[in-house]
Amino acid sequence: MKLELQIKMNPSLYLRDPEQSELGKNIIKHSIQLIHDNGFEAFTFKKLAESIGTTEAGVYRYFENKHKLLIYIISWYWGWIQFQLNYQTNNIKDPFIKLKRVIKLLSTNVEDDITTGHVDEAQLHQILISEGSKAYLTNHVEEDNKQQLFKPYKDLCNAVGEIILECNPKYKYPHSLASTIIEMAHLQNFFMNHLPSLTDFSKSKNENDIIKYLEDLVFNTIRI
Amino acid sequence: MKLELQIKMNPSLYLRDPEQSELGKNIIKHSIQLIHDNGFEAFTFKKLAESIGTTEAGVYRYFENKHKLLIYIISWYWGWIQFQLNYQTNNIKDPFIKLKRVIKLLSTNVEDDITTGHVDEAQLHQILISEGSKAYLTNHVEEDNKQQLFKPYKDLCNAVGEIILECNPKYKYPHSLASTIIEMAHLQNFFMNHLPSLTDFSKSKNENDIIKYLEDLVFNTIRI
DNA sequence: TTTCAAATAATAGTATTACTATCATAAATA
DNA sequence: TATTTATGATAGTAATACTATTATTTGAAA
Repeated sequence: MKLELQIKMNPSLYLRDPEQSELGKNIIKHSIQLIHDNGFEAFTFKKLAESIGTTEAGVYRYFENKHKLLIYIISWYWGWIQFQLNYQTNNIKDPFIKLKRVIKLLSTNVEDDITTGHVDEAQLHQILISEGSKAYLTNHVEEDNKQQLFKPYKDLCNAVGEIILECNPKYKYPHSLASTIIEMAHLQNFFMNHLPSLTDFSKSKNENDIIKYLEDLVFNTIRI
Repeated sequence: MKLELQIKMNPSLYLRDPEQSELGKNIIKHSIQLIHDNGFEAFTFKKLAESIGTTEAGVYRYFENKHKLLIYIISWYWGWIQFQLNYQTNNIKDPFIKLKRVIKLLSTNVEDDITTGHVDEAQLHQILISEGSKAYLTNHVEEDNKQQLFKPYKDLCNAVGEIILECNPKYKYPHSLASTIIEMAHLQNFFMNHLPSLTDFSKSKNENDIIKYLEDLVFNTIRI
């Protein structure tokens, strides 16, 4: 029996569920490829349609606009990370070890997960690093938020916050520290590769150094 | 005698120096206003020209495109912050107090500085919060970086890194911690106001809580 | 005071983007 | 077999991100 991981998405993100058709899956697959290769600004529905072999109108039947599609794939990524987090920290009792796992999970460039046919997680991780914050840095954040479009991100942040509180129940800023870990795991990676003098990893360019930095930051902060 | 603060800008950012003419100053002034009010995505040279009372072509004589203009005003902001930093930490010997000043300076919504006629620093601070990272989150970061367009940001990061090292000469990640402070001072503010459940300041919505969070984070991390 | 260069204004035009609309056809389903 | 449903093909629009041209104004040097 073949196991397939399905991540439930907020229907407000799409007009027609892309998981339910070949065309839909192709839209997701090629979007990830194109955004990864050329960045979100250069990404258009016309180029996407050409790359799939369909028409612009065909894509518009699935997604209202490219911003919704971006939030879709980003939400998918956070849902997948949440699943990995639950899976990897299952049966671990020590919250400090759990938190280490979280930091590693967020900082490591994952390999493509074969249980998710049309999604390349490695490319998605790169997209999150370069484009992730563009999902919410808009002047319509609040409306998007009201429609719960950022729920997977907030759920993850809450879950990480819970682990932080397990480490130190008296720590006063679990959510802020969680969002700091999540954002910095990505941003320090971006800086390391593109603006290295903003980091201390310019020589190694090694993810493990980011992990060490974040562990040092987090565990010194929450130690009792 | 009237003192006017002039910040020297990288000439690669503009085609004609906006400081040298009334039209140029108006371009800066109205850009800040418009980007502040409607966000960078909605900002166009046509709207800008209309708001000034000139033509689109007039704006294009000063700036190659709106992205360069964004980097211009952001660089201006970092230059101004650097000046404030030097000014405010001048004569302070204790590096811990210096670092506190830095955190406060970065986290506080400044008031308009009257020594800079056509620039509204309060609006600029808001722009940095919502649009700051869009300056470098592009697929042409590296070319932009080669042209030194991010120098003011990197200089500031270095200066903060120096203060961190004064506090603890053995701390291993001064640049990464500096960029974390700078970015988080802005991002936690954005989250606090737009996605509050990602922070622990949703009730107060008070900048001072961000300052406390960052101080706690930083001083626990660098203490010997 | 004239003259000459530089800055600006006015206008037009192009390719691309971000959509919306319509109609025909193919595939799935009742 | 009839009929819904998804897709394909094509067209069209308003806005964006520019470039180009020419005329007019301004201000500084000769």
